Parts: sequence; C-alpha cells; structure tokens
Amino acid sequence: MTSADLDPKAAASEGTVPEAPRRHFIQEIIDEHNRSGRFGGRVHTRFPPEPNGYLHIGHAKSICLNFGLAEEYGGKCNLRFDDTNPVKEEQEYIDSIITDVRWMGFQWAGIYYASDYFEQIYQWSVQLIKAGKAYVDHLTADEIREHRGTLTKPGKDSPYRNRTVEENHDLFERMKAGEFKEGECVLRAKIDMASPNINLRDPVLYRILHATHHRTGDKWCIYPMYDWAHGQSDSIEGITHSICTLEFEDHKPLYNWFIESLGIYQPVQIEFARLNLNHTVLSKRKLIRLVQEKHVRGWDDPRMPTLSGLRRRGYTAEAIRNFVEMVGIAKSNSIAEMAMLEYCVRQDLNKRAARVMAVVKPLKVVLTNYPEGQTEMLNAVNNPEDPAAGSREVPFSKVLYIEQDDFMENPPSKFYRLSPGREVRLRYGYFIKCEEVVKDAAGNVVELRCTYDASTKGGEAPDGRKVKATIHWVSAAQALDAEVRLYNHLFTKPFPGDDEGSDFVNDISPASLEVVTGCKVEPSLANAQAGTGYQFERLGYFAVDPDTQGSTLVFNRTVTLRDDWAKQQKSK
RNA sequence: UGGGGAGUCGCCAAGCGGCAAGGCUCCGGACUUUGGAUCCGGCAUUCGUAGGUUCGAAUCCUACCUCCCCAGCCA
Repeated sequence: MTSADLDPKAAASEGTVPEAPRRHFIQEIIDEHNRSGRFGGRVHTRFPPEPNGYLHIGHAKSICLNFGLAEEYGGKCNLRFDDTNPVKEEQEYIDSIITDVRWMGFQWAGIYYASDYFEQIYQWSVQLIKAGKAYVDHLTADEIREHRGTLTKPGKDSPYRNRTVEENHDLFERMKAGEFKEGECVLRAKIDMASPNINLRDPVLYRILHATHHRTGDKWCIYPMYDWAHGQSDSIEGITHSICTLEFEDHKPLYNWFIESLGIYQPVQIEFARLNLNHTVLSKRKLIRLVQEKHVRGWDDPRMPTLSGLRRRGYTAEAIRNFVEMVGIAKSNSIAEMAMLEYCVRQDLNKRAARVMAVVKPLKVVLTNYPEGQTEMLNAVNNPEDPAAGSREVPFSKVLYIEQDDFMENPPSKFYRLSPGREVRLRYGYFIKCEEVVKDAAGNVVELRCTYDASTKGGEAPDGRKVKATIHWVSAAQALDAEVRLYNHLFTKPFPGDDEGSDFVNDISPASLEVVTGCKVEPSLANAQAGTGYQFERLGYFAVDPDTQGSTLVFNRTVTLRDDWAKQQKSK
C-alpha cells in the first residue's frame, strides 16, 4: 500500500482517481429537469434531418448529441424526416440518411416523417383559423416581404388580415382543394406585424405547392412551412428535449405561441452551436453544388465531409464519435481544425488497422549478391499495437521495390534513409547497402544496385552495428499492382470563399486528389475487401475502395501517418 | 440605430466569488526494426475593454467594443 492509497488527494494528483466526465450545459439542463420532475424523468430526443442532401460531419454532432443523450439517460431518440418541402426532397436522401445514422452506431426508437402529421397539422390550422388566429392572405410574395418591414422598422398589416373566420375557413378549404395556383395565396398566423422579433410578424403557415411529395404523392397541394410543422411534430411525438442549432433561438417564441394557442404538449427547446470545420464546407447548398457541378465524383467522394464520403475514405464511426466528443457541446460559434479530426482517425486506426507494406512510387532495387531465383518468406507483425492480430509471411527476393522518397543521391544531413554508400534496414528483412545508382538517358534514377548482408536476416546485425533508418519494400516478383488515390484538403484555404466576392469553388485545391497507378503492394492484400482499412507502413492509413474489381486493387488514403521528417522539410 | 445569441491560449473547451482543467496544434527531449506508436517536459501572472462591488472577481454590477443569427411562400 502506498501513501496514495491512504490519501485521496495524493491519489488524485497521480491520476489514479478518474475524474468525472465533463458534463455540458445540456446535460445540466436535463439533470435539472430530472430533479424537478419536469418530464417525469423521461428523456426523449429526436434527430430531424430534411431529406434534401446527404448527412455530413456536422450532422454527426447532432446525431451523437441526440442519440447519445437518449442512451445516457435511458431514454429514446426518434429519427424523423422533416419532409415538408416536396420540391427539394427525395427518397435517395432518406435511404442514405438511414444508412448513415445506422453506420454511426445508433438505434432509433422509430422512424417518423413530418408528412405523417400533415392531416393533424391541417386540422390544427383550422383550429387556429376558427380561433381567429390565422388568415388567408392574397398578397404576393413580394408584397408580403414589403409589408414585413425591416429589422428596424415595424411591418404593416396585410389588407386581408381582417377577413372573417368563415371567409378564412372557406378560402383555406379551397386552397386545400386545389382551387388556387401556386403563390396565389397563403395561410398566415395572425400575431403581431410590429414585433421586434421578425418571426412573429404573421409568419406563413401554409403555401400552395402543386408538387408530388415523395411519400404522400398528390394527396396534398398545400404544405406546412417548417416553423408550423416542426414544433408540432415534436409535440406529437412527446419529445422532451427538442435540441436544435443556434439560429432557431429566436423562433422559440413563435413555437411557444403555436403550442399555447393550440393547447398541446410542450417540449423544451435547447440550442447549441453547430459544428464547423476548416478546409472544407459544411453547408448543404455548397455541398450540393460540389456534386452537381461535378467538382467531386459524388456525395460519397472521399474528399467530401459527408458521412458517406468519410466512410469511403476509410474513417470509422468510432473516430467520428470521438471527434465529436472532443469538440464538445457549447453555444459559441466555433470552427474546429481538420487536424483534430485527423488526429481522431489516426488514433482509432492505429489500434485496429493491420499493417502491410506497399510502395506507392516504386524504385527498383536489385540485390547483386542475393541468389538468383531464390525466394524466402519473412515473418512480419500485423499490428504492434495489437498482439492478437498475429503475424504473416512476406516474400523476399533479389529484385525489390522501395519508395522513391526513401532514396536521395545527394542527401541533406538530416536525411537518414538510403543514399550511395549508405546502409539501411529493410523492414523485417535485411540490411542493404547502396553500391550503384543506375540512371536513364534523362538522368533520372531508375534502379539501385545494392548488396545485402545475409547475417542481418530479421533486421539485427550480429556485430551490433546500427542503421539509422528502416524502410518498407515489396518483392517485385510477387508484388500486386494497385492504384492509390492520395487525398489532401479539398480546399486550399482554411475558410473557402472567405475573400470578398470570391466563390468558394475557386478555392478548391488542385492537389485534393492525386491518382497514382503502378503502385506495388505485398501479396497478402490479394483478397482485400472493399472498406477494409490498412496501415501502409510509414505512409498512412489506406482503405480499399469499392472501385476495386478483380485483380485491380484501389486504395484511398484516409490520412497520412504523422511525419516529423516531412514536417521538418516543410518548415524549411 | 430592432430582436436574439456569443466573447477564456493558434483551434476546441472547463470554470458557476477563493486565486486559470483538459484535448488538438506547436516546440523540446527519451525510446524505437514504422522519422509511426508510446513516454516525459514546455506552451494564458491572465480570462473582449474600461470602471465598480468585495479581504478576494474569468466568475457579481455598470458602460462600452467585437463577432454570429433573423427581413424564404427554405429547413
């Protein structure tokens, strides 16, 4: 027993007493509700995406928050599609969202659709009309805008604002029956055109859209606005904590007005700051442009910050969850650094990815003193971080490939890889020494002629001599060909489009994708399955792309390994 | 110049009147058959600014400054 066992303070200072996990403000609010019995101990959240695009890393924060809170408090979390705008929404998006939420590792209490509540919302509209709290307005969209006033000037009442209940009801029924064209009229709440909160200046409740809805078909030609559907959907589902982003903070008085006017169950709305990430874009409008204008291959292009893109690139759900945890939940607008996300994948993949040797840009090496035609199998560890991963055999022979970057004819002092006359270790193999450099007519190094030291098999020299570097390699005869896609930040600037008047697409990095063919990988990769992530020793983490067919292996670089040497070079 | 939010290290972020957590980045160093991993150490005498209250303030009060959101028949 040590003094730390006796003295709790000493123990704490040695880190032996784990600190309670930091709780964020939303957890504190829920704790308070549980103490006061506000919801009888219930915690029921929901993740409410609009199916008009693919989910991205920003959504992951909301997913982790909502589903995470439900798990933590033994509650429930619904997956609900806010599908109130048929012209922008599609089944493809619904499918992708379901796939992505599941991939993130969460289980919903149920899948719901705002469109399932259209009938109820319609009836509530009638209730509002009958209470004299809603009216049909025949002003045009432009006129409504003009009447709304400005941030500093109050709005003006619409001339249609004082229609009778009967007239409003009749008009609304005719809107529903399809007697009007799109834009001809709308249903508006009758609140206060002079409110300093613009959301309360008689917001539009229903608009006419002669569009086919992906779920309700042609049943409706009037569709509720988000504001008029969202809070009521939460109410219907018995949501306790309606968590949303900051911009909805001043919609809250409106939601409360609806709930109170209707006299229905009221959830509590809590706002938090959405996630922002540098060197990418996270707005749906911009992401959809990248796809439609073909700046990327699609929603799941590995350069995209979408969950499907990150997944294809080789990110794991756990890495993303850790990242979200690391970023935290707060109310101040912030922009996290991509470096933090990259740290999280490396941390996760370091534990789980099998190590393998692959040469992306091959340089031929001939071992002049190695027996012609001989092949031997060398034992290689699959994952030094995980003994259970075991080991494998890799073939070694007279002709090998090493990485072009691992050789320099005239190396600077800090370069300690291969160069003329210098000796390095081939990982799990032998020490080799560069004796001769072969060049083509243009002066490019095309081959190295080296000698190997048979006594150094496995990587240790019996005479105790050391080498400064260990490099990876692949035996030429058994090597598999591969295509490797190297990704870098999609945008050169940390804040794309930040320059005044500059379109963010102008900041797309020409180096965001480099496709390298003719790469050589070790034969153990022969049956690598799409989606599997590997560490290419000394290079980074790579995931097998679904484009892989037959014998053509295609890899996506998820992220490089941390590289002090590269960093040194860069800072020069 | 209305209303609603936010300002703590380069980036996130704790702190809730008792004397600035942690993580990422960065910089040193140890170790190393991945220049990986790991491990040590450094990195805010100061909390947007200025006053005030208090024995004591990032935390309370006052004023000011800066940033973000709102004028869709988008969500």
